[in-house]
Formats: sequence, structure tokens, C-alpha cells
Amino acid sequence: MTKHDPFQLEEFMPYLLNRAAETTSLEFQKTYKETYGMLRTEWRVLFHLGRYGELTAKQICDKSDLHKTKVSRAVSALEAKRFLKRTQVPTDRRHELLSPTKQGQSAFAHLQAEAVKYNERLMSAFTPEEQEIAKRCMKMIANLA
Amino acid sequence: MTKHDPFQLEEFMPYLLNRAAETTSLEFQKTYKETYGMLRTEWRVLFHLGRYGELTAKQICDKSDLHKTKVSRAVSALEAKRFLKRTQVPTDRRHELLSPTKQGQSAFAHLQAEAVKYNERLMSAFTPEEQEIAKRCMKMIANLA
DNA sequence: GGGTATTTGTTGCATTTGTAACTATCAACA
DNA sequence: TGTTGATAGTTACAAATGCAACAAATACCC
Repeated sequence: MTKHDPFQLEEFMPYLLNRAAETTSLEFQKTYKETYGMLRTEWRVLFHLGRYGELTAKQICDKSDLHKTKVSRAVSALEAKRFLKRTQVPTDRRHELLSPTKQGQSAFAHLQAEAVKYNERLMSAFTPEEQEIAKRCMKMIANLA
Repeated sequence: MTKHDPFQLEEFMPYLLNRAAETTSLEFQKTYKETYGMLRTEWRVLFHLGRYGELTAKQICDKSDLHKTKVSRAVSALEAKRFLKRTQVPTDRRHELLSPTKQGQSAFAHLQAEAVKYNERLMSAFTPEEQEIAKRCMKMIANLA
């Protein structure tokens, strides 16, 4: 690092992304943690189930990019809390279909509404164009686009 | 969630931010993990020391938004690996000044150069305007601006 | 069919993290 | 001075995570 070319930590995207991700995650965590006692991974698994309906654990792994170990434990926890149920698949007994219970659907509906509100509040500081650009950058960086 | 208004997971910023942050962190992790055996927190602490010079643990906490226990452990690890040294402050024995050793400076110089390269590669997919907007959004969301 | 390789998911263990309690030092002020 | 409160940093313990080994079921191929 020279005086002419100081590398600013604030220009380093992994750093900025981590800071921003941590800030928003901690803020929104209150919503699902206080009301439903969920952990972040559980919330993300339930989110996928609510969003896509019936899924196998493998499909959740692929869609969410969560490790199968994390998903396995989150599914157990959500099942114990009666937010999802498992259904055997007769044609292939290796995997089971996971689907939200009534309680899981209700929690998802609530949390989704809160997520929309939180998101709107978070993004309201930016113009629609800026929002689009930011989202596109994130998706590209996360290999989602 | 209705058919008219499906809440896309891909529109939820905490989700996008976490995905993008995790992707970049894992990619860049290789650089400091393989070569220096550092953990992410250690890398971030060393980065602050390299960037700002002598700092107390408290100052690193404030600048990095890392919890003091994480910093404490990262400092111990970096000291054990001879990347930093502690200096007593006679006027206030509660804190010590942390500064990189020769080896720490060398590691920092190397990692910083790699960070610049990684960052340029990462951002090369976007126009300068898009890069500025994305960075500004991140800073704002992370309360850095 | 029978043996091997793949896929799906769980579990055990070591590492990492978060929270709270703790020590040590200094500040403030009667 | 001495008592109380604040600050810097460490440590202990519980919870969460990552990795590797594992078990069970299926696919593949001779």
C-alpha cells in the first residue's frame, strides 16, 4: 500500500457485502426469532417451502445453496416445532417430500409480509433504477443470474 | 402469497446480500486460508492493522464491527502465528497497541494485492456507474455512509 | 441377478461462534 | 482517600457450524 494507492477497505466488495448482509440479517432476525423461535437457517428453509410448496431436502439444498447438513438439521427443528411435515415417496424411499403444515403456512404468510415490509423500508432510500442495479449486481455476484 | 403477487426470494435483499457475501467470501478465502492458514476474522483483523497501522483491539472492534471476543481470539491467533505483536501502553495498561510484524506486513501486502485483483475481476462485469451505485447501496445498508 | 457406484440424508466430532460472566485498570467525585 | 462506575480485554460454557464418515436406497452395467 502506497500513499498514492491506499486500498480502501470500503472498496472491497466482499467486505461491503458481508457488512451489509450481516446488518440486514440481524435486523430481520428479530422478526422470526422472537415470534417463532426460528434460527436463520430454519427461516430460509421455511421460506423455500412457502415459496415453492413441496420440496425434497435435496431441492432445498440446490435452491438455497445451503449445505445438506444444515438443511437436515433445520428440517428436524422445523418438524419438531410443527412447521413442516414429511411425506414418504413410494417410488424412491431415499428422499421424502417436505411441506409446510397449517402452522408453517401461517408463519410463512406472516413472515413473508414482514419481509416485504422490511424490504420496502430498506430499499426506500434508493431510486427504482438504483434498486434494480443493486439487485442485478447481487444476483450476478451470487451466480443467480 | 397470491398468484398475482408472488414474493420472489430473489427480490429479498437480506437473502441476496447473504448469497453474494457468502459467494465472494468463500472464493477469496482460498487466498488467505491456503497460503497463511488464516480464518476470516483473522484476515479482517490483519486487514485493519495493515490498512490503519497501529490499533488497539477496541479500535478494531469499532472499525470492523466485529465483537470484542472475536477480535480477542483473532489477535491471539495472529500473535501465535507471528503476524502481529502487542505493545504495552504505559499510560493506560488496560489496552495494548497491536501492530503487524514484518511477516504480518508482508502477508498484508500480498493479500491486499490479491484483494485488489479479485475485486477488479469481480466488478469487471459492471459499468463504472453500476459499480458506484452498488457500493453506495452496500455502504448505506451497512450504515457505513 | 449380482456386484459396484451414486444419490439422499443423518450422525459424530472437532472447530467456530455468541452470550455472559469475569479480571484488571482507570475515571469520577464526594 | 476511597468508593462507585466505566472501560478493555479474556475466558467459560453452550449453541451452531463444517467436514467426514456413515447408512440406506437406487442406478448402472456386466
